[in-house]
Amino acid sequence: MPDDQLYRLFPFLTSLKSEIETDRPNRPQIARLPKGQVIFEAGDPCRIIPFLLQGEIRVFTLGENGREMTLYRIRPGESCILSISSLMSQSAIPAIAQVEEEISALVVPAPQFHHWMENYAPIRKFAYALMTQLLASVITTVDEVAFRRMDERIMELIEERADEAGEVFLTHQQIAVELGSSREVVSRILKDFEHKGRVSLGRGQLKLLEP
Amino acid sequence: MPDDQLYRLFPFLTSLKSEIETDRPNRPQIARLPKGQVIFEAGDPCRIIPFLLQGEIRVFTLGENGREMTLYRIRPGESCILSISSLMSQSAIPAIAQVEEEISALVVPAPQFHHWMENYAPIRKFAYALMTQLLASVITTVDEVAFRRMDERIMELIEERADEAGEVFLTHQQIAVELGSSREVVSRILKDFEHKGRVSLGRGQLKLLEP
DNA sequence: AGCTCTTGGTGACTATGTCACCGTGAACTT
DNA sequence: AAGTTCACGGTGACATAGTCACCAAGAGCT
Repeated sequence: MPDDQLYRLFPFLTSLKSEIETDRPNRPQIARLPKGQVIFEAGDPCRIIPFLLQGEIRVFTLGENGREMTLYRIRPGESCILSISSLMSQSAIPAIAQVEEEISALVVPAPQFHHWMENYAPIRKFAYALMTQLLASVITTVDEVAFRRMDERIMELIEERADEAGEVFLTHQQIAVELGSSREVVSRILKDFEHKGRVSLGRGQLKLLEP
Repeated sequence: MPDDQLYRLFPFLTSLKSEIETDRPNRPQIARLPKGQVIFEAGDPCRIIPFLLQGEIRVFTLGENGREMTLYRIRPGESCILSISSLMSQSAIPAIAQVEEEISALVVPAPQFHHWMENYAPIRKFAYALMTQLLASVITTVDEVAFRRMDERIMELIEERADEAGEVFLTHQQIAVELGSSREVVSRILKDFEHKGRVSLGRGQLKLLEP
């Protein structure tokens, strides 16, 4: 069990070492959660707070029409701050958090976490910082959706996700869901990029070409 | 100076009464800020935290093209939580907070507020709750912008803002800015509502008709 | 009156989303 | 190997939304 990694990714937990490694029932445990596992859902009470060591959680909203849109991703060194929020106050957060790539995480029961928040300044600082970062990121998302052109947003996404060779392994559907658009629109815009010689397309993948 | 009102709107400040009413330099003051005053801007360091007694602050984003969109409003009993966030962490919040209707507020200098956050659990609770509420509201906004039809959103807005007689005193431009759209679109949709007999239009105002 | 500014109306065009339907390739079955 | 199924992508037709250019009416001012 990679305990050293835990304290490397979350230095502020060092001061909680004795609490974490105690032998009480309900103590925090390092656990694996499989792809597809829902961490948090719209009206949820939410009973656990995961601190990620490996893998990835995707946080997204679902429109009535079934379309969805990624709001945020949680990566190693971060925590599911939405869960934290939902249990610190009454407001239900209208989003879903789901494991996208199998995670290993320190799973802290909600009451335990509450106790930490009351008594340890470093963990409060961590939570605030993460929440602020999330807020900034969601506001940026509003901006993107409300004001930016789809072709720019798609190009930006594929540039971010490209490997060293310029290859991106995403289906058109996955891109659409990432940006809150629909598959047809993504297909058309990518086709246009291809005509302009900016990318080459393949099934389930595409490649950026130098301009 | 309406001190009683302060503690009525912000009960958790009662435990800070001696701090607030001390006579040190830089003590929190109740002040008026005029319409148009910017409380917080994109890259701002942000030196004050206002706790609103009267009036209204509007928080919005600005797109490159000059369009803007309201994210959130701050009303009596609330505080400019974005300011709080921006000074608790590095992430710059990409938004602007501006007084829309002259406010009177307890204006707390940032270092003072920091001190309170460190030492008083009730104020922490208040800040968390407000931040969560803001987060929920911004996520809802993403949802609206990404997935809902403009005509529905306009109708919803005017229903919210209508007085007892069903009258709404907003220009098309103001509605557009509220929803992150453009004036022409709002004009056309309102015209359509008028043709369908759902509203009657006037300069700078409109009225909901019963269906 | 004449001037200016705000507000709203409108046509033409572009961008984006929706619906329906099809073809292809990959994976699986038998 | 042949047949079946399904995910993936392409496309035309249409609906909705945003942009651009320009105009007209009213409100306030001198």
